[in-house]
Amino acid sequence: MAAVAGQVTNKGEGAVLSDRAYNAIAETFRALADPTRARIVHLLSFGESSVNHLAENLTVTPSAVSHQLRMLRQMGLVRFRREGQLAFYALDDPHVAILFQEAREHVSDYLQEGRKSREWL
Amino acid sequence: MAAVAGQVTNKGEGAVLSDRAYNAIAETFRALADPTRARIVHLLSFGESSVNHLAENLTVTPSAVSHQLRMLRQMGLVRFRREGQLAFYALDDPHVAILFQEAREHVSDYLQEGRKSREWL
DNA sequence: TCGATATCTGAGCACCTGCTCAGATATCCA
DNA sequence: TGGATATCTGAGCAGGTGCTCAGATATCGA
Repeated sequence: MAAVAGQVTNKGEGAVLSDRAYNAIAETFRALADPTRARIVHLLSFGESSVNHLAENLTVTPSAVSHQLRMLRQMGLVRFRREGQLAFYALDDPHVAILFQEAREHVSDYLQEGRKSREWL
Repeated sequence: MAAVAGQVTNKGEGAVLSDRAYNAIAETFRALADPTRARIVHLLSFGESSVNHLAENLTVTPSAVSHQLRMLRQMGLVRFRREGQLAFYALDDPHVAILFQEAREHVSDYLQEGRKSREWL
């Protein structure tokens, strides 16, 4: 405890955001913080896709994909439309694809500094 | 199971990445997927800061901050230098600040669509 | 209507995460 | 050296996450 009890918090040192802002931002990152969801988002960046099509390409059960898609939907990253028996999902926000690409470049740069190999990019 | 057993995986449908690539990308997002770490990264985007200074501004114990900083360090998002008793941390990659800003804009756009208020931005 | 296919959903479980707590380590200064 | 301050670290715990499993729901075609 103790934790330097004085000095409550942010004064005028910049544009400190509210707790709700940081929570929402963290939640956005959390949506992409899982390999399966990252794969889903990357596939959807090429265009909309059905649940089974995603499951096939990801070698994951349709159930698991459906669970993850629900999460992405609740977080506002994807939208879906129904066409007969099929449910087509697509990215709902251009920022999502940008985020993915930016993270991909960060990883590329990071690995390029010689800490690991990068033959997979 | 079953999972549409046929059709192994990615054919030529685009630039599908390797498992290691998706894991690394997801790990990058995971680094920012926590409100405390998001706050830390945002504060560091204004310049380097000591552990206690971060702890004061975040109203979190120095111990918790130190744990999170170690994680961010291991993930290659921050670097640090020691000056006497103090350890100053700073962002180690321009992509990190860009990622944060992009997520902030996504959240802003998302909330602007009327699903929630956004008086905190 | 019936069977086949596609998707969704809740329960349960193994694993992971972030925090606190207690103590270790490191640096400065008297 | 000894005390004060700053930071680090491992153990442990409460809560969260992603998957599987079983079953429900929905749509199409015969």
